[in-house]
Amino acid sequence: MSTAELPDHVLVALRRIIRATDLHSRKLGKKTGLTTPQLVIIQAVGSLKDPTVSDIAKAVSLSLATVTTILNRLERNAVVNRARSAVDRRRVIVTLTEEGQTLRRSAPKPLQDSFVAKFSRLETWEQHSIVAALERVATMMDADELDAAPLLASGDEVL
Amino acid sequence: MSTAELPDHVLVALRRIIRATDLHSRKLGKKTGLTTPQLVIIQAVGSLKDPTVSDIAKAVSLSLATVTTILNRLERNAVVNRARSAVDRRRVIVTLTEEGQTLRRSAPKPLQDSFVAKFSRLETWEQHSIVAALERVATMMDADELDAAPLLASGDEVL
DNA sequence: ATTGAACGCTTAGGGCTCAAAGCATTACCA
DNA sequence: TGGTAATGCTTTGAGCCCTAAGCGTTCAAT
Repeated sequence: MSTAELPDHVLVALRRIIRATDLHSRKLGKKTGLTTPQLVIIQAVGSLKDPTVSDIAKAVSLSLATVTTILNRLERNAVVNRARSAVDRRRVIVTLTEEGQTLRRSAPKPLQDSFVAKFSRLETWEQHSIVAALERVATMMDADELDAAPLLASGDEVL
Repeated sequence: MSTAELPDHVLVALRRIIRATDLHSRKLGKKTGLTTPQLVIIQAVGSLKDPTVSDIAKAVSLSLATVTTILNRLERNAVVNRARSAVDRRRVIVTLTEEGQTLRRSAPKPLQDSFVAKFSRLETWEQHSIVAALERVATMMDADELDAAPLLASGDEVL
């Protein structure tokens, strides 16, 4: 395989991965009532201290708007509560309800069990190598976003 | 980093990758009028011979329903044509219009230029190693779908 | 030749995701 | 103090993506 076509393989592999995670998320949603993004947000709310909506968005790599809509669903289902902060009424503090905490403990992992099983059966160095590869790809891809980051002082070196 | 938490890193890296590709797709859509999925479908239609909607779906790892909705948009914008097959009127053959063929030649790559640039600067063995890692992850993840595949004859060996 | 199953595609419905616009609230500065 | 800017969140509008249900067509078995 020539190096010129390697990026195409990257694209195809990513599409398979994205699709697989999406299908798994839907299966989870049907079985447990919680999709992957809902799950990761619940975990984030549980592990952060008095998180605001922005804190959650940063923690899970989603936009504020997306987190808002997911929180709407979770609030409707009595999994989380929202309360405006007393010290700064622009902020909205999110907390888990009783039910949410129970859910958090019993919730399934967001990744496919079968994936985790297969992954854990690999040699340690292989596991690290895969994670490293993914992180390299992620870094090579989301570096762009920094270009659009709010005002770099003139003269700043991006690289 | 302990091996137990490696899957979490996988999850985080994937989220970053998925988000980066999504943001890039939106940027493309705004700049050129074509999003990433539209682009890959155009390429698929161009490279396949008289493809049906199913052929395209398989080629790009999307469901039939998704391809249908994207084709609706492309047809509305006069990029592709649909025509029922004469030999089997259930099938719908998709072709590129004149405009679609022009578009196909001039279209940007679906992956971020900056990613391709950085990627191509890596050593060849590193590129292959990254592709291999992505493909391993993809295989470990979408193997599940085969479990749900329509009726394996009893006695069939899945592996 | 008839009819029921299988196939191929589209539609309906719903979740995820974002950018942009809108609404409060807070911060800053003149 | 008053007004403008910035901040934090929500709403709106749109594309992507899926499953399930629906429609027409073809196949197969009687």
